[in-house]
Amino acid sequence: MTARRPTLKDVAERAGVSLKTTSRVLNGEKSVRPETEQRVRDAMTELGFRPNYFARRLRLGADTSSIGLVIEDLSNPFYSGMAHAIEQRAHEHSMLLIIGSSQRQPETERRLVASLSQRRVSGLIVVPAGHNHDHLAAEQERGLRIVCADRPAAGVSADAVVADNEGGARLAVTHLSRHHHKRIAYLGDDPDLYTNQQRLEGYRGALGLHGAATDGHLACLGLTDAAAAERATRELLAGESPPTAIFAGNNLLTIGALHALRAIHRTDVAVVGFDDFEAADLVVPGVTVVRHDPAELGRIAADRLLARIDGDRSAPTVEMLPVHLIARGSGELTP
Amino acid sequence: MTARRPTLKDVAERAGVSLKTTSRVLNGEKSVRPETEQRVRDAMTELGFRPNYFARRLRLGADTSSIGLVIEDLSNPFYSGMAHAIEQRAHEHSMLLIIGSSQRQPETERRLVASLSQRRVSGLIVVPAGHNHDHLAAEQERGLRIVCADRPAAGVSADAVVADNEGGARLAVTHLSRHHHKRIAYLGDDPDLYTNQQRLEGYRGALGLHGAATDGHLACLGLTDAAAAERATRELLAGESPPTAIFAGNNLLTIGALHALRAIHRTDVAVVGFDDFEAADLVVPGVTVVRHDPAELGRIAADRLLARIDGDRSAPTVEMLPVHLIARGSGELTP
DNA sequence: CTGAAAGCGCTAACAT
DNA sequence: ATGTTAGCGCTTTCAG
Repeated sequence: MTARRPTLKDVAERAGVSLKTTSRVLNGEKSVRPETEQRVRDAMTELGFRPNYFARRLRLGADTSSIGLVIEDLSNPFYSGMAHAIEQRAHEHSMLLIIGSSQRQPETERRLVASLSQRRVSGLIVVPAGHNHDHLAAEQERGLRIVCADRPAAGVSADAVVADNEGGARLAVTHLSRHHHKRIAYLGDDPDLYTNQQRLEGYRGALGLHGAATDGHLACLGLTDAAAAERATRELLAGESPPTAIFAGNNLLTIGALHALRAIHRTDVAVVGFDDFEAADLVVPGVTVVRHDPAELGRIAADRLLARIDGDRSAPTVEMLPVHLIARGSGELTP
Repeated sequence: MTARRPTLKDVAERAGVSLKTTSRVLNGEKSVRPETEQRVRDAMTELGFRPNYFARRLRLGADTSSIGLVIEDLSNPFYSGMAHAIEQRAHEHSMLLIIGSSQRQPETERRLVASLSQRRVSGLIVVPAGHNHDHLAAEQERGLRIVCADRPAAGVSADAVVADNEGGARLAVTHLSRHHHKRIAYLGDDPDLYTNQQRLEGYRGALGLHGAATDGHLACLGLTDAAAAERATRELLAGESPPTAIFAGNNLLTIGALHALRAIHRTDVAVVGFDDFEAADLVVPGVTVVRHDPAELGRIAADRLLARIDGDRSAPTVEMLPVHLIARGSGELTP
């Protein structure tokens, strides 16, 4: 019933030639008489032959011509946009993409990276989770090519592609200042993560620059999802000396803040969000954001990795991508 | 410089035991004296040994314990949501997920499926593109386990998980009728695709049921992106006997339609969209949608596939998931 | 142009 | 509890 998959040997026998000749046809080597080649090809199709990927790889000692990607969460549009761009680049190089979401769990990341390494991916793009990246360094030691995306991995000497987080945050706060806001709140995700550190610094730096209020309670940190941002926003606005403007540190937090404002019918609070999101221009007023292109980030990370795979041995670089402020209305409200 | 990766044999020599004993330790077989085992483990870590995945697979003749996923476009939140759910299920079963976007190109799909099959994925979840699915049937013949998601593949006897597209469309149109609309336009994607066929049928069926206008020009088909939907919407509203309500056939088209309405300052046109989308409730008025859960669809497809991989040989089934109408305002506007 | 033999790194039989 | 041998399916010398 379960007929064994045909092997090269089966094909050879059927075509009445040697194993090696069959292998030559399979690999498109020139030195085969057209007539013989045809016989072999016929035998292949008749048998429905598919080369055994593992045997070939074992023999070649090569890698999988696939690249691994470890992100935080594939369902977050930021990461899926990045993943899609990487996938497209990979396909252009006849490589497949294996994706894993770490859900920001260092242990999950570790497991994923180990699995990918074991499967001999040609290289790995990773958005490092957690603080300790020793396992990445160890994999690198063993020969795995690694490129960090969105944030660098502290203590690991690898290429990295990041956005100008600090500059973007400064841009946002400066924009709000120009619209006469003095009390600008910040909604921030886990402050231990590089991206958020940078954004927080940009926020604080710009506050000082523009003489805006620097009350500690205006900066709400450790908000890991939209619901947390929604709660924080409500509390900020219900508290004493509330902000007149909010700078939200990422796409999820922006949406959470907007939900809160909607719920308590506040249309007078200015909002600028980090990360653009779908339908941001359909909200009323349009949501002003600091935009950076996740696809661009993915493309550049992929290109770095592919260059490494192609043998580039130059020193690792950290590339910083520019961000832009897109004014749509919500950030131009005045106090 | 480039020291060869250590093999099991190297480990064996270093530990002063035989190859087989080392293999036993590697595979956690019981019959090894703890003391020996420790020596072997030490040797492994000292050498930084990693088992050769290909050699093992070749020997075992097993598959990759990874599953393949071919969708239309990973950057579309609908598909990335689905992909994320599948990924989570896969991880629970210690499997990795290899993702490819067909970009709705049959040829790209074909190539992706072939690559995945060649890599011996344990199974494949595919959103079939195009009309001819012979290659899927052929792969199935060769032993590849296939589950179709979002749409079935005509002519292929495989499990499929789909949403109740027709019912959802009826729901939308009925909802609009109840709010006294008689001229309800439809924005549809490629009508040759199963999903869109079903939605179009639901639309037409419901129009008849409620005695609404069935002018041919109210149904705009073949809109493949938001920009096309935007143009179509403008034309519809600028034309003679324009619609008072619009039913948009998917998330992208809904956004396109909303852009058009925003651009021409029409706040009186009712809109219901198929597929929910992020921030749909932040638009003013909130966007009424027919919602179905892409994550649920992914989960169920993954479960079907995992069951097949675990040996389930029962007849293929087509599972239809329910959809729900979420009223948020845009669909409750009256003419 | 074609073929025979060796071996990639591992595991399954079959010893011991 | 441990070792020896064979072989997974392919590519690569090296000979014809």
